[in-house]
Amino acid sequence: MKDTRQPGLRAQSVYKALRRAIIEQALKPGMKLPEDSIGEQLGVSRTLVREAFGRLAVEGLVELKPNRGASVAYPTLEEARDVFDVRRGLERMVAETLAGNLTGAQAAELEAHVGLEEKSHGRDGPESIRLAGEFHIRLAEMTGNALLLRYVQEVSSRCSLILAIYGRPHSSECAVSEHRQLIEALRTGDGARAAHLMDHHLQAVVTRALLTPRGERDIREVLAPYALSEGLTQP
Amino acid sequence: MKDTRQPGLRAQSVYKALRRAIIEQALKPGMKLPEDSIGEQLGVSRTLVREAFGRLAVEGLVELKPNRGASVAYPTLEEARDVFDVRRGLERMVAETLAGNLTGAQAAELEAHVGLEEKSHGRDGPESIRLAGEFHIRLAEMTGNALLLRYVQEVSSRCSLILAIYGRPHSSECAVSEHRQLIEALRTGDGARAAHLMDHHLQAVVTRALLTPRGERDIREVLAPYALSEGLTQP
DNA sequence: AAGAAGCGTATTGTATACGATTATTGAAGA
DNA sequence: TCTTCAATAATCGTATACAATACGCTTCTT
Repeated sequence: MKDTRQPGLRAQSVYKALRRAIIEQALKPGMKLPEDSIGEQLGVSRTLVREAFGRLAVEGLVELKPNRGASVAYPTLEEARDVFDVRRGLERMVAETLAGNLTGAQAAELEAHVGLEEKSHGRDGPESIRLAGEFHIRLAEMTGNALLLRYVQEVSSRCSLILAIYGRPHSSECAVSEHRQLIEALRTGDGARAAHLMDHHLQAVVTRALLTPRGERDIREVLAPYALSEGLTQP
Repeated sequence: MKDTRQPGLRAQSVYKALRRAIIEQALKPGMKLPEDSIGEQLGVSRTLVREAFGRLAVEGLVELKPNRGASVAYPTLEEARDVFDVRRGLERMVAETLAGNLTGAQAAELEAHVGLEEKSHGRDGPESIRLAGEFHIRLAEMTGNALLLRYVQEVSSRCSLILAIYGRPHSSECAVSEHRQLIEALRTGDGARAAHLMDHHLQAVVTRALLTPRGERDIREVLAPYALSEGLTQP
């Protein structure tokens, strides 16, 4: 599985740094990203920052507006729906590909992973969320299909962004039991069941985490209560 | 459907030009792409060419090797298989999404398109191939899912590359009758049948066009007959 | 003659420079 | 006090410059 793109090692580093920062929400959705300050912070010139922005924009993590620079993407609810729909389809492919083709070692590794998830359940630090996401990435890796892996990684990142905006604060995202069932179906080779489980698992994630759209992009929504409490009228 | 990425209009143009050139095989797989000469040819500086390369690399149309520049991607057979597998999965999603949701106008447009394909059948100029590809793109557009559209476009481009390398010279790619059947299934709302048809349709494309892997990347394969005809033995 | 070493050229990686566009601030006028 | 507009500051888009690396050719060695 060759990594075909390596536009210069430094540029790659900048890309990775920004990507992580966005996914971990150090850079919050909508936040402005000036080329100068970021380059200065990372010790590189605007050129490399720009290159990284290009890639991140393709992947939907940053938005590039002409002459107005870059900002962390702020997906609309419609885009969010699109992303989740595609994700379900992609991961169904993963499940179908893997069903009946898991080696013993792979099954064991997945079991172990779910064990970790279980252990970190409750304390909802970034740890728990990261583990739940990694489970899906590991599955995609096991298909041996590099392109499928890339797409799954991409939609996963975007899902992180989306949950940062619209997700409930303490949603546990992935139910451990659902992961366990899935592994079992993959092991027994029941492709249809595995696909079905995956589909419903992801559907459930959306329902659990996304059902409350606390999207407060509109300034008016945010300020309305303040206006009222101050006795100000609104047009 | 907002086009979220517009890294400068000129850069966009360079990207599009290169992309088209690659897909239409004016730039052949494996061909070296020096930043200088390309920039000169298109009347821009290396900066913009580089930006375009970045995007094309993400999409798998060019390969970027550190310190050795860019070249038109030359997918391996393994990568080709990956791309086709993912494409089948993606387009199955398209079929399932569209089944039973086609408006009359949309169905009519698809019919019209197939009419064009039929008309251009036989004379296998780039016209015929382009039309067959466009049919799938139009379908993806009709889902209204921007991300799904992007992915379908991406795998479609890469399929063009792959067929340029491994495809038969005059394969008619997409059978018109299969497109017709698919439209019918979409119209009647039979999602399972539509998905099935799409799957087999794409499988058939691979079989028809790709079955003869005339991939002569391996020097030994190329030279074997020469060795024999000259009475030379091979280890 | 085949291979290794060295040198010159071409090409890439990254930074910087400069004009163009957009945001911001402050002052003048209604 | 609120709006309008102009000047300034900040930021972007693109080209260019310079250092670093890789490629090809000559030359030397065995």
